[in-house]
Amino acid sequence: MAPLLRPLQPQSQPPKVRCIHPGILLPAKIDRPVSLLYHRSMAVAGKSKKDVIQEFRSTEILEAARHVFALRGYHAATIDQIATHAGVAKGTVYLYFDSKRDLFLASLREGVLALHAEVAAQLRSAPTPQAQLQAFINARFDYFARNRDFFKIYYTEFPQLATVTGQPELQDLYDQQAKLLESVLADGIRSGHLRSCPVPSTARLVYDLIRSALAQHILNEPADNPHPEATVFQFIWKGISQS
Amino acid sequence: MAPLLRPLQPQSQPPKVRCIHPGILLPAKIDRPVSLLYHRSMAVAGKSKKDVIQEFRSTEILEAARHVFALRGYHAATIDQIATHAGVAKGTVYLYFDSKRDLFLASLREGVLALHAEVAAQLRSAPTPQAQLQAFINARFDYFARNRDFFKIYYTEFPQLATVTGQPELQDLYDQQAKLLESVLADGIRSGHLRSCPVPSTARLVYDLIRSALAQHILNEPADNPHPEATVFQFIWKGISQS
Amino acid sequence: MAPLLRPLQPQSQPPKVRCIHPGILLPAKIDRPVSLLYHRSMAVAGKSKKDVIQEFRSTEILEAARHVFALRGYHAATIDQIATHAGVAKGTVYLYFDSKRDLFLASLREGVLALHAEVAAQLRSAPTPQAQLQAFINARFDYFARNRDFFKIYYTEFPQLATVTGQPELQDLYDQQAKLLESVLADGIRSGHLRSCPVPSTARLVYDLIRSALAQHILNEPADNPHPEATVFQFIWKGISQS
Amino acid sequence: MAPLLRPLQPQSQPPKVRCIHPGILLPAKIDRPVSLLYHRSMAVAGKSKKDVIQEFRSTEILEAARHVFALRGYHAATIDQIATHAGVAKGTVYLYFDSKRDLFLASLREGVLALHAEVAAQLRSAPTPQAQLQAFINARFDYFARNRDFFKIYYTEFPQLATVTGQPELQDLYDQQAKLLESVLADGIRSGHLRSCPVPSTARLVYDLIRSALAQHILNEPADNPHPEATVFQFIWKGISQS
DNA sequence: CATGAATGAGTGTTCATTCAT
DNA sequence: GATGAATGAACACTCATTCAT
Repeated sequence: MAPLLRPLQPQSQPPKVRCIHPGILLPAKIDRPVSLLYHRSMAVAGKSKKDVIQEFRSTEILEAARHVFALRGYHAATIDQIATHAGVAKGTVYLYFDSKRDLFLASLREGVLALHAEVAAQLRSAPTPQAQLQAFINARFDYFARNRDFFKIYYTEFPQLATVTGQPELQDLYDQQAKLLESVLADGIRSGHLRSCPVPSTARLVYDLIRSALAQHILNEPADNPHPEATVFQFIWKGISQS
Repeated sequence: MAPLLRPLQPQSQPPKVRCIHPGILLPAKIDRPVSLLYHRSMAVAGKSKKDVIQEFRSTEILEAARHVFALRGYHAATIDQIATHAGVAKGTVYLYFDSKRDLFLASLREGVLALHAEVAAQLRSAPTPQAQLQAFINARFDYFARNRDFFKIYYTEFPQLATVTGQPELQDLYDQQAKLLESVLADGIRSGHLRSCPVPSTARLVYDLIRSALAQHILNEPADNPHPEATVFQFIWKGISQS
Repeated sequence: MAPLLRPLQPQSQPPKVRCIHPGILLPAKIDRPVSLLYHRSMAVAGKSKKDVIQEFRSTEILEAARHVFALRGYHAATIDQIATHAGVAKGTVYLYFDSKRDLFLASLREGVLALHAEVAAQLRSAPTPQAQLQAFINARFDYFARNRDFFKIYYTEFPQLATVTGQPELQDLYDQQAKLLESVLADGIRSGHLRSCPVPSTARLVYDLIRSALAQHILNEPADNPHPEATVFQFIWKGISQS
Repeated sequence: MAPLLRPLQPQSQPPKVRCIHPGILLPAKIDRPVSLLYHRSMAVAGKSKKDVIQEFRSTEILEAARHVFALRGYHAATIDQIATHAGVAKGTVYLYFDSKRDLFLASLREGVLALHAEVAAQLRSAPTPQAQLQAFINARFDYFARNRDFFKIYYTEFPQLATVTGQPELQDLYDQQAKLLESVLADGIRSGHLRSCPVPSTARLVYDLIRSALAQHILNEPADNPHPEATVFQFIWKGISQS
């Protein structure tokens, strides 16, 4: 189980001068799964007032970006709209992010990391593969219900950018999430709860299935299915469980 | 079963002079399932040399568009690139398509229709729900293996445009395909081969699952899984079959 | 009086190969004022069937041009619209006119020449300066009432092109018409009916005044003045007559 | 008399951020006729440095626009030429004006308003209808002698745009000016100085007559008439005065 | 001669990014 | 640091003109 709980490694970014928001990346080699927010407050403890303001601005802009990107799509969104939404001037955005692309990636990254942290925390307290799969599904449904804007860009813009532009970082972000599932699957197969299968591709399949169910649930209001979590769990469980 | 076999029908477009390619096809009361290609060859029989040239140009441009859109993404692709790739001048593109968006939609549409036709044809010769599901999966894997560019835009641009821009036509294009599966599920449940389930959302789930498996297969070269069709079929079949 | 009756001299065009419509230019040195149409039929007498067809096409296109130019303005009008309106293909227009500009000028020219001919004919039968002024005004009101499209381009496009583009030919076309009035004024002053005044500028003034009155009459439907010809005559006559 | 003296009022535009120049002015109940320029200097008193710079840029661009529009005509003029002439980049033009059309209208509008203000001021100090007519003529000759570029677009582009394009604002701009004359005529007829006549159409006639005289004077250098103001005044006065 | 498909130069407009204040 | 005016590269789209058939 342990591997699950390892937080995502921060990409070893060459320390770019103007990147002031390293807080969104989780420190490596920490055994206790800690939420992103926890980390942050820790960090804040050692920060000057200036740093606090900076982080505040950065978060504000990130949120505005998420909202506007979700609303208009990456290309149609303009820096001006985001700045206005964040209550800052256009130039200010560039004090915190190198480019529009960078801002977009940061907003994706932050969302994915927070999601990852929550999911990992839930997984940790689940004793069996069945409970883990349920936890995985429920945590994601929970998180995205609270972060619909994020889901929209995660769902609609991610594949576009990840595939078309050779952005390995983006692919990593994606893969990291499937890795959590791979652990569940591998552990379950080892323990005999799950039937043998090609782990990576099955994990990806399960992952995408959950993603699709989320899309139906989050993006289309009129759901014919009041408990999509249960349905999707059933579906997956039939597909992977022993017996 | 019958409904499955109905091919998509071309919308009865008011015959716009410059629009050579038929729009999205809607089901209609035609018993003999005919492929789009069949239809076309029929039509060609009555065409003058001029018409042939026009269709040729149009196809040329459509193919170039598909390629460039797949390569750069919708927004990054320029009409100039497409024109150059098609071996025509920029203005020529506008003789055949009203706008960049129109060109994009046309390339999606044509691809989806051809896919739909092939899938429907395969479904028709499958006697049982199991065989139908296999046919559905195999036909799609076959088609996209032969049309990788198309898969790329289908996979990466579709959600973006369908969700962000309120393009009902696009959503229709998407839905039409899930309808084929709904028929399979509904028939299977009725005949007792499949267990009862909420048909539309399950169909969508299965559809998306296949789509995701395709993405793994088509977009990522190094597959750990030599027979993704089989894996995905197994997975789904466990999820929906009786017992 | 005699000078009045001299028709406009054709501009000594270098005989451009593709200019098939020289008929719209009046021959010089003809004492009897002849209408443009009369001239044409004369000319036609010596023409082959081909020539007749050509002239017919040319006239058709010219009329279509006048209509479309009047409707959309010079710049917004397209050759395609004109061709369609004339019932020919776009390329055909270029068989008869060198360029869009050429077509525009030709349509202006033809209209002005016909107008000139009619006005000159009326002037000829007017015995006194007063009658001549009345004839001048009435002939113009008559002509433009029958040729509203022409008036529109004459009024709205002429100044633009005549002033902005250094098109001497256009200026000539304009000046020729004021010359008719100059003759009336000069004769009237010589005979003592009119008070002395700077002839060219007064002629131009009177000319423009009539043009303005026409604009009110032709372009604005709701006229508060049922007899603009009378009003404008009175106005001018007070301005130029003796005592 | 009073109505004459009312200056045009700025339309109470919803304060669009980027619109610095007031729109067409409509008459209102202000007794002291104040010139637009006077108004401006007042305003400047309360302006920050930034505002001054903005107004400067705006004026600069407006002047460049006037010049280029006068030189090439509306359609042939390009934003690039105007920007270059104003010493700014193309994009900058769009910071101050929404579109080419907007820029053109603004330059027309500003010129017309300044003209209107000057004319109204002159009219105010003229005691009799005769003096008013003289003031009207002289003020216009003065103004346009100082603003030749403006006259060119006023004269050559106005009719084209006002007639062809259904731009009511443009027609208003035109009409506002004739209204000044209508007041003069109406007052004169009431006081018995002028003979009875249909006021609106006569005003328009007189207005157009002056406009034509100006065109001769401003656009054609070689004038045979050293004092066109006097000539045109005489001409009009004979046409409208009693006896 | 007539056609109309093909061309490609030309332009209004947008918007990410910079930088002087 | 924060601002927002200025920039100019980029791009969709138009349309007069040509020319092969």
